[in-house]
Amino acid sequence: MPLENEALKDAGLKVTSPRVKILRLLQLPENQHTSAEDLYKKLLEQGDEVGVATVYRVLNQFDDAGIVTRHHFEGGKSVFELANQQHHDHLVCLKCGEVIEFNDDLIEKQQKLIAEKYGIELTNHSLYLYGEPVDGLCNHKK
Amino acid sequence: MPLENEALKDAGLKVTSPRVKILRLLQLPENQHTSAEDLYKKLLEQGDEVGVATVYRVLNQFDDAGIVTRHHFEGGKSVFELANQQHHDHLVCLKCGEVIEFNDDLIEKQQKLIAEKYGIELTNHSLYLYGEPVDGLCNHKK
DNA sequence: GATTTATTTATACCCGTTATCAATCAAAAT
DNA sequence: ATTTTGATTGATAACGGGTATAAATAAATC
Ligand SMILES: [Zn+2]
Ligand SMILES: [Zn+2]
Ligand SMILES: [Zn+2]
Ligand SMILES: [Zn+2]
Repeated sequence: MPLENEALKDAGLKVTSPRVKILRLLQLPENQHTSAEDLYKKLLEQGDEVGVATVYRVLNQFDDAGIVTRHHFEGGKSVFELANQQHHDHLVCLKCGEVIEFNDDLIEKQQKLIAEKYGIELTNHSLYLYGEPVDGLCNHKK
Repeated sequence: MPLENEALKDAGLKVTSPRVKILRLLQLPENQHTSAEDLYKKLLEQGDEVGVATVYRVLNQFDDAGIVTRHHFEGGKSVFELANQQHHDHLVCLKCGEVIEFNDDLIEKQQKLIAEKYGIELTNHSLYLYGEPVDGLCNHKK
């Protein structure tokens, strides 16, 4: 049995065609940080007829089930990525749009300390860094 | 001449009644982190007839001029605060909605280091911490 | 196989925000 | 001070991301 089906069942979701297809798309590296609308378009491109409402609904279910993480980059629309990976935050290049993932233990620890200081137990956080390449060349891309 | 007028002129904006009124509202401590809609309601409450489109437009102009900072807390709508204050980030209590401001030099420094590492010069960043009071009581409120 | 329940889909709708454009205003020019 | 002129306003229509509805379909249970 494919691993997608396992993930869905573990989350208490029935194995349906739209869910499997969306989950498969999310697993492609090129679809890290993808919006609902983009996923919808990709489904159409590859010939899969899924209603747009279903894409939004399924992504919400995935979010509730902890299968994906929702992000709010600047620009209004939500973007999603699979949650089964090490926690990381995001550095966005304003010139080319590339999203660089990073993880900094010091920052993470410091966040907990700050919350503690105010008697708050952290449930989640979002940290987005925005900037432009120092040489204007986006040479941070490989 | 009132200080609001100076701030507007310095920003290259004509001194008009809606702009002055919105700027005055933003200066009240109770209106830190307020949405366009909330500001619109407060204007109506105090008897000032300003169109809702004007509120959104003026806030965008203030943002462009660096008079206010725009934030995207969870919930979809933008919230604004005056920009003429020390940089800080935000800790939001998910129980009562209170917004606590904090500033952590270590985190700020670490962010610059991370960006540098990837050849990016930081233009801005957003850090939001979300959590619930450890004792369930929101006793972090005074 | 019949019944029940969950899921999908098209579509209408919602909400925050923006675009339009005629009317009005602020301030520069006279 | 009056005129001029470009900026600003505000009612309203429109927009985009996202959700609610409800009829149709599919999956699970009996
Ligand atoms: Zn983090
Ligand atoms: Zn990521
Ligand atoms: Zn900061
Ligand atoms: Zn603040």
